[in-house]
Order: sequence, then C-alpha cells, then structure tokens
Amino acid sequence: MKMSTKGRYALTIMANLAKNYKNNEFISLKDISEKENISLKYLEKIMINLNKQDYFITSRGSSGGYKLKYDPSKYKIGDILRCVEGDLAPVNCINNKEYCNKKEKCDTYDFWQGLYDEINNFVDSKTLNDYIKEE
Amino acid sequence: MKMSTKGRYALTIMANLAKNYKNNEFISLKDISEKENISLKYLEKIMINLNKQDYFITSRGSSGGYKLKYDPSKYKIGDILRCVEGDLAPVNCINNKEYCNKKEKCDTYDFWQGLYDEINNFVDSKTLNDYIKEE
DNA sequence: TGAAATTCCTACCAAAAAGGTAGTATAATG
DNA sequence: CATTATACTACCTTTTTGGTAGGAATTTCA
Repeated sequence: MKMSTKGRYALTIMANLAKNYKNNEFISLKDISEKENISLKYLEKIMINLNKQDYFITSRGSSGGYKLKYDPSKYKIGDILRCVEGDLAPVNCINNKEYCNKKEKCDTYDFWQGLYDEINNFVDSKTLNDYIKEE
Repeated sequence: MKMSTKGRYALTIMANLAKNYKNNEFISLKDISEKENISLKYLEKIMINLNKQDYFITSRGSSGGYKLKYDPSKYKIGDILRCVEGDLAPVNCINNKEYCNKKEKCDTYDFWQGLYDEINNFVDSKTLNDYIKEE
C-alpha cells in the first residue's frame, strides 16, 4: 500500500514553494529538480495536475517559475495528494459503488471504511504551514 | 495508495474462518472461493503466505480445510495484512535506510512517518474478534 | 532584438507490479 | 482406489508506475 512517486514529489514541490512563501521570488521546477535530484521532465508532468487547482502564481521565461497564491496554511496536504493520486481509498469498493455489485455489504467493508476515514483525517489535518513549522 | 487484492482477500479468508471459529469444522478454500466469488487458485496462493504464520490447523483430503488455531481476538488485522502485503509504510524511505541515501532527513519525512504511525495504529487496534462482532 | 530560460502540452515507452492461471505432487477420507 | 483438498512451482497477461522526448508559447535580460 504505497504512495506513488507522484504523491511524494507533489508534496516535495509544495514544500519547497511553502518555504519560499515569504520571499517574493518565483521558484522554478529546475531549481527544485536539482535540489531534490528529481527529473525535471517528471516534475513538469506532475505540475500540470497541481496547476489545475487554484494554487499558484506562475511566470514563464527567465527568472520565472511558481509561487504559492495563498498562505501555506490554506493548503491541506490531503488535497494536494488527492489532486495527483486520486481518491485515497485503500480499496476500490469505497466511494465506488459500480466497482462492487454485491447486494449485501461485505463483512470487511466497515474495516476498510474505518481505515479510509483514518487516512483522510490525518492528511486533512496537516497543511503546508504545519509542515514548514517543523523546520 | 491502494491495498492490493492480496490484502483484501487475505482479510476475507480470515474473516470467514473467524466466523466459523466456534463451529469445529474445517472450512475449505473452495467454500470461501464460491461464497466470495474469488478464484480458488488465487486464494491458494495467498494462503501459502498466511500459512507461514502459526495461524491455522489444516487438514487435507475430503472434508478438510482450515480452521483458526487460536481465538480470533489473537489475530491482529495489521499482522494479517503485513503478512501478505509486506510493510505498510506509505513511502519506501520509512524503515528502509538503503532506499534513500540523503544525509539530511527530508522535509517531508515527518509527515510520512506520521501517516505510517496512524495506519499501523489503526490496523493493529483491530482483531478478527472486533471484526466478527459487527455481525 | 534575439538568445536563453522557463512554463505548458502531447505522445510515447520500458520495467515492474498486479492479478491471476496451469499443472502436479502430497495427503486424507470414505 | 477414486475423490477431495492442501502444498508447491512455474508461467503469463494486463495495468500501473515512473519516467523520456520533443516541441510549442511566453517572458526576461544582455
């Protein structure tokens, strides 16, 4: 039950931007790519998803890049992860009635629902602000 | 971040055996396979992993099968899942120092560790007894 | 003004993991 | 001794993961 690199790298990107929030410069993906040793092209691809949200102010060209549009405390880590990973349900039958057509609820359903709630509660209780505070 | 069918089916198998604990008959995988509509051969493969633990009394041949060796309350769901899925860490760098050779701890490390703890605490707080009580 | 730097966008691809199937040996029952 | 069930090994197809490649469009800066 692993988070994919998409989720991990998305949080890494956001963390880098959060740390730079008070400094008013743009941060380029190239900077993050070099600092974190992750392929630039792969970061770009992940950024396409993140950028569908109302998360950033962007600028192209030399000395361009991204910066957070809002205060870091406004960004729930759960939202960031769901944005690139999709729903965080540990099994498909949660939130997806078409996946399982059994008439009766499975014996194991409540357990999976409980785990799902636990995961969501945790990731939604953390924001980018909590995160950079640990510096 | 999905649990694989191995984890789901393993819990399904164990739940079936737990429900049958007070009845002293063996339950065959064929019974479970038909009841739950899962391939028998796949269940056998999953059972090979579970059977490496000291979980069952088994019997081959006609009217054979499996039954739980101990009281259902002795089986933590976390242990069952880890048995077939491996470690439940959401990212590889937890519990696997060879995976990441960075000298300094990543900014995101504490978040992932926290999620890992949350998941383990939940799955280890549930046993097969909790589970069948919900019937 | 033009070269360099950067985001933005689409397509493709190789390796790994998921999710099985097949076949056979071994053991117990009736 | 036929049937039923576990025990074990090998193989295989599809999907997902984790990228790469190439080339716009846009902005800056020398």
